[in-house]
Amino acid sequence: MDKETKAKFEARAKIMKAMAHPTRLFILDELSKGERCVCELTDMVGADTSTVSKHLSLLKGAGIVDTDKRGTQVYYRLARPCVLNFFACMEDVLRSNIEDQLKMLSL
Amino acid sequence: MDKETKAKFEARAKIMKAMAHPTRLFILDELSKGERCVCELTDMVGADTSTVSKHLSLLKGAGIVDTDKRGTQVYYRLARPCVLNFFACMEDVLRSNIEDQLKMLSL
DNA sequence: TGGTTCTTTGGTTATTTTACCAAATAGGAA
DNA sequence: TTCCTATTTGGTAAAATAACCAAAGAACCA
Repeated sequence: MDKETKAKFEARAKIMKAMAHPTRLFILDELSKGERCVCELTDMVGADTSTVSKHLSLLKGAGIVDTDKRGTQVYYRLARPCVLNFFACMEDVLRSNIEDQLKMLSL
Repeated sequence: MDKETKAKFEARAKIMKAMAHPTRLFILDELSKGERCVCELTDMVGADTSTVSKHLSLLKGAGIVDTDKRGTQVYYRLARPCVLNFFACMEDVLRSNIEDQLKMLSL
């Protein structure tokens, strides 16, 4: 894998990594319904505010979400809604994994 | 986030994590062209065989790829081609990140 | 059987990620 | 200004990842 190719896939991996965490997937799912402020997301996630804030800045750093500061609150929203397409595929993978497990059992 | 919701997003995160590595994205891209044995992928990636083998077993554990053993070689192929859809979205995110950077410069 | 190649597994170390706490910053409101 | 709430940042410890080497397994061939 040459340098250029490596850089190309590293850039893509950064985006995938930004999504590859249960809390961050939950946040993206929530943002698919509309913008949310950090405090709302913090309540829903049930973790420390600083933890949620760091998850959000990771998503922002990857270019997946955008922010809008209104007063003292910061609202986050999806910048690239295409990431929601990932969910359908994840369901597909999970479904087929379960099917495989069922096949194993009936052997 | 209740227990059930957490489990749901953890299962999805496992799939995303399995993809969230430059080498594994490269492998998926290569497998999109057809099946490949471990040795072929090892040559292309340029890492230790054991390293590549571990990347592959992670992908397999997530249900993203399948294997076919023929003689002494193990061929890997995509089990769920829908993961290829992710690439288009990653390009989209990267493109828009670059646009944002350009905007910054002309301010 | 012994030797060779392909692949996986175990072990170790270095790096990265994550969570929380504490403290800093920012914007309003009193 | 001072207080209060919302958010981010810095620091630290624990856990997860990743790379390589060495060794074990598997399948083939001589």
